[in-house]
Amino acid sequence: MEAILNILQKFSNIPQESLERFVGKLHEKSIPKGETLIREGEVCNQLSFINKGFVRSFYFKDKKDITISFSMTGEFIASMSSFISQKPSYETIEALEHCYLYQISYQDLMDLFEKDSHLEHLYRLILEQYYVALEEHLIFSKFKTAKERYLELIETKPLIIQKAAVGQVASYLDMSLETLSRIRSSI
Amino acid sequence: MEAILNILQKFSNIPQESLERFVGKLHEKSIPKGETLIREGEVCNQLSFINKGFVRSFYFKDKKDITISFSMTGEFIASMSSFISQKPSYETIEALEHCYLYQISYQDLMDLFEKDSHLEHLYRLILEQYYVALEEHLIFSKFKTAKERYLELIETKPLIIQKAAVGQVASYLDMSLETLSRIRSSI
DNA sequence: CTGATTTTTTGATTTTTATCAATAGCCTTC
DNA sequence: GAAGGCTATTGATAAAAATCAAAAAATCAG
Repeated sequence: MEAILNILQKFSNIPQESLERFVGKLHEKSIPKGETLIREGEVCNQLSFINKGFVRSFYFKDKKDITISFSMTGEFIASMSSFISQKPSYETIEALEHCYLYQISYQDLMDLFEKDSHLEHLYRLILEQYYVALEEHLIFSKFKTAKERYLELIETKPLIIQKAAVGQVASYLDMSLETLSRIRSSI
Repeated sequence: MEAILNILQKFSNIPQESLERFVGKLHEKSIPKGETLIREGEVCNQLSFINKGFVRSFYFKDKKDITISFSMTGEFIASMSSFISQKPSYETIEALEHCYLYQISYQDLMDLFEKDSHLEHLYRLILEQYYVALEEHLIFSKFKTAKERYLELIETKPLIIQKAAVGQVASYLDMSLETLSRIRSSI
């Protein structure tokens, strides 16, 4: 529990009491490598904190899977559009290594927000950070060549390259796996 | 003021009193066509509601400008990463037609959130919608050909095509203006 | 350890799209 | 309504990356 408390406290100086209220609703979950946190078509009703592990979010297009994002230790993960709307997810999230999670259900989270506005405040701050990160990812990928995108990923998120398969990284970077393989051998 | 009230009420059944508190902090602003709401390097300290108008957000890369997004009547607009972090913006936002805005300053908004958690709740809901829209935009552009991206834009946001210049749309869709011009003449 | 399966690399070719260049259209503004 | 400045189109060529195909390397199961 310490890791998540440290991270939450970095976002705002929230009262200890509120944090305890939040932690009281968390439950631990362990996902073996290769299994899924959420599958396409299901409603995502858990927000997960990755206490340890590495996951990949992807969707299917013409039988191929296309990586949307990777998330790692210390980050929150959910199929956000499904979690927010409580409608079926179009993305699947799989554990690329064994994951130890803390989860809170959508309903519990909404109940907490009603009772304790400090928690909604904290969530707002976290959401803002995720929004900014997403916007940066979008811009980062615009008008860069395949090689530039790969080099930038090495700089910003080297863990992804270490832990994910070439094909998974390639679709994340919007290129074919052959192209990524050639870029790798050229540098 | 009616338009903004209608839109806010759609997000949550917020007390009338809270809405009035919010509206009390809004000020009107009019931006002539061609002028900017926020310029690269400035800190974005206003959140704007577009009561009527059409704006484009872009950044510069190698002297060319690259469109990040278009926003239209009924939407909120800010250089979000700058507004959230209160650090200099890397994007510029310009009025593509004369704009009538309602604005609230960052400080006023934060003060309201402290006093009235209903407003932070409302903001959270809006932010979630914007997050989902951004995620969809990101996914929408993955692994589609230039033509598919253009056709999808026609389906989802035809106003953009009507109101923006070819070069502005082209960089939004991640292609050269010549390519977009050829696609247009081919359909 | 070994055979089988999956993943990655490498090669040849084609497709897509960018770039460079020139022309045509079209608003302004005088 | 003509001159000048943008904007858009069209054409030729080059570059980037996808696709198709096969070989090599790595991983896994028994």
